[in-house]
Parts: sequence; C-alpha cells; structure tokens
Amino acid sequence: MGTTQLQTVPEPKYWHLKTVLTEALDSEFTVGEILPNERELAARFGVARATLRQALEQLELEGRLQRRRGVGTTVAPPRMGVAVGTEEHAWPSVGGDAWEPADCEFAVPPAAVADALETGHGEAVHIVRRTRVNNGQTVAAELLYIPQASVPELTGIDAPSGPARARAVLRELQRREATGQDRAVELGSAGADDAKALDRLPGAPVLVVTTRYFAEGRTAALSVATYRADTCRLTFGDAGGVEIHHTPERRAS
Amino acid sequence: MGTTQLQTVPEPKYWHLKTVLTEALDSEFTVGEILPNERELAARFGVARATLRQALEQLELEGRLQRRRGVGTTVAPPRMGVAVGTEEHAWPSVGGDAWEPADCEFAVPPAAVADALETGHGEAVHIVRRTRVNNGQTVAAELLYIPQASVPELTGIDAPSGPARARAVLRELQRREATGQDRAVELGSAGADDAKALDRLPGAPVLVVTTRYFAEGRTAALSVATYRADTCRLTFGDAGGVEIHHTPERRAS
DNA sequence: GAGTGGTCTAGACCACGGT
DNA sequence: CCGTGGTCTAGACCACTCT
Repeated sequence: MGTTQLQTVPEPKYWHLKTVLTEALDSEFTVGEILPNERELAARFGVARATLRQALEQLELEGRLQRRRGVGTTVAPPRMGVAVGTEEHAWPSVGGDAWEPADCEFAVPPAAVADALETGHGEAVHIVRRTRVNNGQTVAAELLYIPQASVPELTGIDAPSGPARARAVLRELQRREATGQDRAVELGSAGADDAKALDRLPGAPVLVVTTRYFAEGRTAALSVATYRADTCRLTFGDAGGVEIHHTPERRAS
Repeated sequence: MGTTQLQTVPEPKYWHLKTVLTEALDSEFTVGEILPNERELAARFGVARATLRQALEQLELEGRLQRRRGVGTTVAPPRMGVAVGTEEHAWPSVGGDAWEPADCEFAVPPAAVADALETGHGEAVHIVRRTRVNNGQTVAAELLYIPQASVPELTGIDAPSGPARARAVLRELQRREATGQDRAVELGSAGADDAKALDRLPGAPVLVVTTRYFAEGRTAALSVATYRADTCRLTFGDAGGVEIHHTPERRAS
C-alpha cells in the first residue's frame, strides 16, 4: 500500500480547513499575531462556526494556536521544552524555571495513591501542592504525597499549613535524598483546580506525569504533576530534548 | 444511572454530565460493556446530542471510553503501560510487546529532521517505518530516520524497500550499539497515515515521542513515534511505571 | 437494511476581557 | 458597553459495521 491516497474518500471539511489554516499559519502569520474572529473566519471559508471551531480546536491541541475567551485567537509560539526527571527538587530557580510551593495539608489520600505509597488506606500523609513556573508561565501543577514515615524528623512546630509548611516538608524530604524513578506519562484533562492554576479552562488537555520517589529502598513520595499539553514539550534525559518544528518559523519583528 | 436534574449552575452542562457519567462508569459498568447509544443517552439526560458528545469526547480522551463508528461506545480497560526508553530496539517479542518493521525507503527527510540529524538538507536518509504491537493492539507507529553514515556497511544488495529492507537497516544500526538519549514527549494529533496504522480516526490524540539515538558520539538516528494517547501510559525508567487508577475496578465476569 | 458514531448546519445565549 | 470565544440546541445527512 503506497503512501499516495488518490481515493475518492470525502475528506472532512474541518480536516481540510485545518490543513489550509496550518499552511496559512506557516506562511502568512507571525507568532503572537491575532487571527480574525471565529465568525468572520467561518464566513470566509463558507462553513458553520462549529465546523471552523473543530479545526481551531485541533490546532490548539497541536500547540499552534492559543485561544482566550474575551480576547481572541493568537498564533502560539513553539512549545517550550520542560525538563522532567533531572533535578525536579532543585530549589534555586534555574534559567527562569522553578517550582513554587503553594500549600500543604495533612490528609488521607485517594485509595489508589495509598496503594502506590504502600501505606494504610486510612493513613494520612503530607500533601504538598506546588506549581512550576517557566519563563513567567505556570506550566504545571503538582500534588506531592509524602508519608509521615518519609519525613520522620518533621516536627509540628512549624505552621500547620501554607507555603511555609510546604517548604519545610520539601526540605525534610530533600534531606533524605529521594531520587525519582518509575515515571509514567499519560494524557488527561485538567480538573477544576488544576485548570485554575494553569490558567486554562476545565477539561483542557494535560500531560500527567506520575513519579515515584525512592529513598533508602522504600517509596518515599509520590508525585502527580499535570503539565499544560498545549504549551509544553516534556524532555527527558540529560540533554535538552529534541526539537522538531513544523516549519522554519518567522519571527514577529 | 438515573435521570438526574441539571441545575442552573455556572458549571457547563457537559462538565456536569462528564462527572455523572464518570461516577456511573465506576459504579455501574464493567470493562468492555456497551453503553446506550448517543441519541438515547442524550434523551435520558435531557440534552442535545452535541452536548452529550462533548462529555463523551472528554471521557474518551481520559481513556475511560472507547468509541467505534458503526459499533458503539464501550467502557475502556485501564490504560496499558508501555515502556519507553529501555530496550527500544529489542528484536525478540517480549511479553507480547514487539516492534514490527513495515517498510523502508531511502528519501530526503523534512528539513527539521535534517537539522536534528546534522545532515545536509537535500541529503537522503533511510526512513524505516514500523509499528509497535502490544497485547495484540497496535499502540504506536514510528518513523526512524537513519543517515547513510550511521550504517556505512549496508550494501544495496538487499531488497530496496519493504519489511526485509527495514530489518536489514535496523540490524545494521543495532550493530553500532546506538543508545537512545535526548528524549521528548508532546501531545499531537494523528495524521492520516498514522491514524490508519493505529486504527483511529485522523486527528486522534497521540503522544509523540521524539528520540535521538547516539553512537560513537554522533547522532546515529532520529525516531518520531506516535503512541495512541487514549490507550497508552508511557513508562520510563527500569521499573514498570506507576499506575494510578481512578477507582478500584470491577471486572466483567 | 438497521443501527452506530462522525460530520455539519444555522441559529441562540452565556461568560469573560477590555473599553 | 462591545467583541471575543464558550456553550447549547434541534435538527440533517454521511460513513461505517454488523447481520
């Protein structure tokens, strides 16, 4: 079966639209430029707005467009590479990339998390919430589950919650030199709280990175981090990750 | 799953619908079970079919449902963990997981690929196409770009194309002991050919894994693999990857 | 042929951002 | 306030799969 498809299959309109728009983006638009609004684009292409939107949704999924209610549709910059799995716990901000502790509580985690942590199902753990900010944009929201056993020397004299508490727990965890292994990536959709943290609408596509941290042979912590799928390219390994662009980009002047 | 009333809340209907359906899936359905058709579901919830479909689309994106035209909507099994980055080139089928060479050609790659390979822009390379089959399902389609310099001893006496040729190129590449590094993962949508290989519709969400292989200090090959985002959870590292389930699943009896 | 999901239309109203 | 994208409706027809 050759790659040439000269079949008489009717290509869906939104698919053809997407192709046309992609070519237009490559040749006639610059990063950050605002597209005509949906009603005008639909009229220009002679399709219903819903059909036009189907094409725009795909392009947004692929990171080519950015749409914001009340503002408009803009041409998105190439996805930013976000390193995963190197020095996740690095405290100092390196190259405009940093984790910012947001909150901490001591509560019972979901059953599935308790299983992975090998703790009892009713057992409370430290739950640290933090966000990852890269070049001014929040690219990820993370929930870190840390059993009390992993931070035994943590006393209760600090603040019971809030960023200060989060910092204290993380500092204690870091003293144990937990190393991340057993990492998994899958597609998900942002929940209400994650969506707010990531400045997206609920249901926005996210890449869910689940990491199990080990220290001294035991599971020291479990991290569930949701990354914006539209703007992020997750990179692994020591180097910066491969970057394959659709087309040599023109830059806004 | 009774007829629940939708309140006049700022929460979108499809979002609430998704929540209700999620709970129903957890409690009242078993893996593989067929849901009522869209028209009936829409009527049962008192919404338009388009709205119902919006909820189903999200659930399919999250890997909870599987929809097939002409068949129906079924409850999807938990995502399968697919190891990435360990023994990608492993020849023998291990545990029902294997790469199957499909084709090979000698052609000029896209400019972006040539850049990553550090070859000239007009220079032809070997392009191997193969698919990854896991437990009977095709979970990934890959394009492997291999410069002639990486397989210098490859002679032209073999078949010029086809699976046999693909096997020969891969064998030669493996002799160089290329190791994968510099890996990146991002969200994409399946093209026409990938969609066909993955048994999905064009535009289906995929996880694009880009890997640069090194041998003797040089870039030996570049791999662009698209994994089905609905059924796959990509796992990294030596172990099997973390598995977080929504809910303790019931099994079809 | 019957039944399913996939595409498409032409409207309407809502929520939000900037003025 | 206006203009934007987001949600929603009630239809219609098409492509596909199974029997």
